[in-house]
Amino acid sequence: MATPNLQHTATRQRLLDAAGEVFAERGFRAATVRAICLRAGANIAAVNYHFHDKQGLYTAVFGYAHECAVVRHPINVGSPQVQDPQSRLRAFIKGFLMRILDQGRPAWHGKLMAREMVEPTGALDELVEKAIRPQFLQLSGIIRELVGDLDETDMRRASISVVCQCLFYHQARSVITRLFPALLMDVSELEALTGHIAAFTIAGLAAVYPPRARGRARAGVHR
Amino acid sequence: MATPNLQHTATRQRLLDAAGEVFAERGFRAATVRAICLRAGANIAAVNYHFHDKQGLYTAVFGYAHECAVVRHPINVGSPQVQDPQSRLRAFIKGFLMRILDQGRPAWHGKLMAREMVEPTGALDELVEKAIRPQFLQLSGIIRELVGDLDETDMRRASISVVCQCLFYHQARSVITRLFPALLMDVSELEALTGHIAAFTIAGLAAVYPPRARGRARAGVHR
Amino acid sequence: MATPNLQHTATRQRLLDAAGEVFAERGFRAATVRAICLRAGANIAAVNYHFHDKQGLYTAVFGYAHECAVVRHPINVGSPQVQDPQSRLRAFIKGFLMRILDQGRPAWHGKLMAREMVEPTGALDELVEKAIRPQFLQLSGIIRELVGDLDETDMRRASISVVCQCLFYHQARSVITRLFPALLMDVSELEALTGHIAAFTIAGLAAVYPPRARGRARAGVHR
Amino acid sequence: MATPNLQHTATRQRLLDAAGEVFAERGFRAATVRAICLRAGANIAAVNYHFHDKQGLYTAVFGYAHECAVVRHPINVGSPQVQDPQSRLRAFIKGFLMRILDQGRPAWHGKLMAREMVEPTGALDELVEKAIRPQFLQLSGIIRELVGDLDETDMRRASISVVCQCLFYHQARSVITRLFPALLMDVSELEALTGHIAAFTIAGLAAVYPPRARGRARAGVHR
DNA sequence: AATGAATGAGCCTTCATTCAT
DNA sequence: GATGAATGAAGGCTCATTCAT
Repeated sequence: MATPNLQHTATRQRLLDAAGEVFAERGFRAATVRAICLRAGANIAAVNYHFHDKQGLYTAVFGYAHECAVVRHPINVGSPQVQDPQSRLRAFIKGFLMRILDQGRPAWHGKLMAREMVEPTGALDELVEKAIRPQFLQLSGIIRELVGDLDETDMRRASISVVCQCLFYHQARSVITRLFPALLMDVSELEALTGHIAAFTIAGLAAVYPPRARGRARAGVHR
Repeated sequence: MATPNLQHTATRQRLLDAAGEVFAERGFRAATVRAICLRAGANIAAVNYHFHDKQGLYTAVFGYAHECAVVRHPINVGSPQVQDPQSRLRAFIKGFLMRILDQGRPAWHGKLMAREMVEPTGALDELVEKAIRPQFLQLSGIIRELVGDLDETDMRRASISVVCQCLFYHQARSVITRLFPALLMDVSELEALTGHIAAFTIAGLAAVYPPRARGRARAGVHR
Repeated sequence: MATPNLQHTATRQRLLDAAGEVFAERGFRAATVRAICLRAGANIAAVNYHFHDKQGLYTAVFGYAHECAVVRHPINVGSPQVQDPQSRLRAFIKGFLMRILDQGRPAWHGKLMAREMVEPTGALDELVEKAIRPQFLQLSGIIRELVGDLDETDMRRASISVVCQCLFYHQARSVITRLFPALLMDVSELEALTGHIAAFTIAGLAAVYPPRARGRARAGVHR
Repeated sequence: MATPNLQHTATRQRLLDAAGEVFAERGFRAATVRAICLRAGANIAAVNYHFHDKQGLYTAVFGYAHECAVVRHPINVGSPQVQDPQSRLRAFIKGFLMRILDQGRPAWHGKLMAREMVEPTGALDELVEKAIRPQFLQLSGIIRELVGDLDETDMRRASISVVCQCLFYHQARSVITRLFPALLMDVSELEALTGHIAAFTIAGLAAVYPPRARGRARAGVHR
């Protein structure tokens, strides 16, 4: 009883891993079911059996990727009670960058999401609600602590100005590599990058949305 | 001799325009030469006749796009002699956004470049040297005026922090649309966006690279 | 030992019922063993286990259908001793129509046979000998009582003229529905239809094979 | 200019002929595009090029078949002014049988229509309006002359009783062949069959719908 | 007795490309 | 210079069937 289940899991899992790689390398359309099955050592019909569809496999890959990312780098930026908003923003940025730049398994997570943003395939809707919106709300909370409440438009712009600095390294990796061949974009870069983005953002936010009162109205919020 | 040449040019031109639209909408792979020829009112074999290849057409489209973009929105941010760096940065950002968000002809320029960044097809190398690096150098000049000289790493980070805020609106358009359904990302948004990004950037740069401290102690980086 | 046998019978039986419905609805080819097993609540491999083959299941379904049909609507048109041939013909027609139009279990009997006639799959040979020829012989007997003995050709033509009027409602149901959208072909129609066919047939037979003329001059045939 | 057109016509025509045969032999689903192209000596993609679809080819085959049938056996049953209704009915039946039983080109016409009736694929709707309803209306006219006006239900039943006797020979050919192996269903049979059906029908109609007045006022048609 | 994972053949369709004109 | 018919490779998917348990 255990063995077939394991076997089931094994083939399914091999398909997920192989599909993640191939989808990330070539994109949804260019990736072929044949190539995925070949890499997974599975039969051509295995995708249909386990995931019904190429699209079904793709969706499953997304779920799997998000699962892994959250498990490895939990979305945890501390609590407002014990940490000042600057530290929490830094924690958010660092977590975000790690989830994106982590070369561990699944290494294709970031590429996959970048692709999906440029060319949505239907898996995006779920991704937005499950993975992106929660992070956006968390970031909104931190920004609110930093500069006070903002209307939707401002909050959107502010959040984007934070997030885009992180994501860009992945989305434009090919250009950056060509523009600065000397640059190694590895984990060692991560710490410095976090500092840069955090400092840049905190100052930018403060400049665009200057806190009215120095005590910042909800002076008691943090700490 | 003049007429056939004109005819030649006409068909060729219609193909370029049609291909630009279709490639921008669907990407290289998903775009079909059939669809392009149909939109161009040309024969199915016209692509092979005029550009030898689908890839050849794609490359030609890129050259044409760059040409058009430069003509319509010349990369002109004023001269250091007559304008302060803040104004010039604002001009750079506005020009950048316009080239990307402009719905005029060729409307597909920005989309095409965004795609190429995520999924390079070989046309990227030329694109980087011809179109991207010049803009990077120009931006570097403005930043240097704002905060003084930086080493390559810092200059790269600073530039990216500027550019990514512009590009992100295109590269993550699908996500933004889903996250904020109410948002209309049209030209009216452009002016406000320019203001936000410019202010955010100027403050961010000033904080991370305080102009007074030539030693480039990064004030904002706590750790 | 009793339980597995019962289980065996139960699954087997559910497969037969489900297969009958699906084969009748979609035909042999278009019916999938997956759909049959799903409807039967059985495993995908159950068909091969119990019937070796899709074809084996199909054959078994035919046997089962014939069995059921005979049990529900026994081919019983009374005896020559106690009923006049007109009544017996009417009984034959009504029975025939009921076997075909009956929506009860197994409702698919008639549909299945109609399909098999148009597209024989190998089960037809047995069907002809077991189910069709007996009915043909019975009908021949009734016709003989009505108009006297006929040679094979005439008997064939006469029988067909009776049977075809019944079967046509099934075989051309799709056309009839399109031609007369208002028509509801349900049980209420059955009684009236029986009357029409019987009257039409009795008069037709009498005209073509006038009982008086033993020489079988066909009165209605002008040439 | 003539040659390519001819070539076009040639391949297209070969496909139509081959498809007619294969569709008639195996039905829409079981027929494979490969088999059709093979028999037509055409490339596998030719179907897509000329007819867009397997379904498109099928529809085209139907149109072609109907065209041929009408050209070879025009629907002409004489005029009420110069011929008595009995003769016209006989002409109708003979024409109907010839269109169905004609072994000339396209020999597959009848099989195709029989199949379509049992298992409609979407081509039936057009077939009904273009080919079947006109014939039904013509037959209705003849019946009206024979027995007076009937309500829709009676007219439907009467028409069916005529038509089914013709069609049955094709729809149940497999059964008839097994039931009467000696029977050769060829053209020689056609004349005799026409006589039988006509006589049978005329008497049947007269019996079921007895004309009250000789002048054919169907005042009393038992309603 | 029965299961469910896995298989491989084959189908329809699409597509960039070529070739004769 | 330009066309449109024709090609062949390949892709996603379905399906009956098998195999280990």
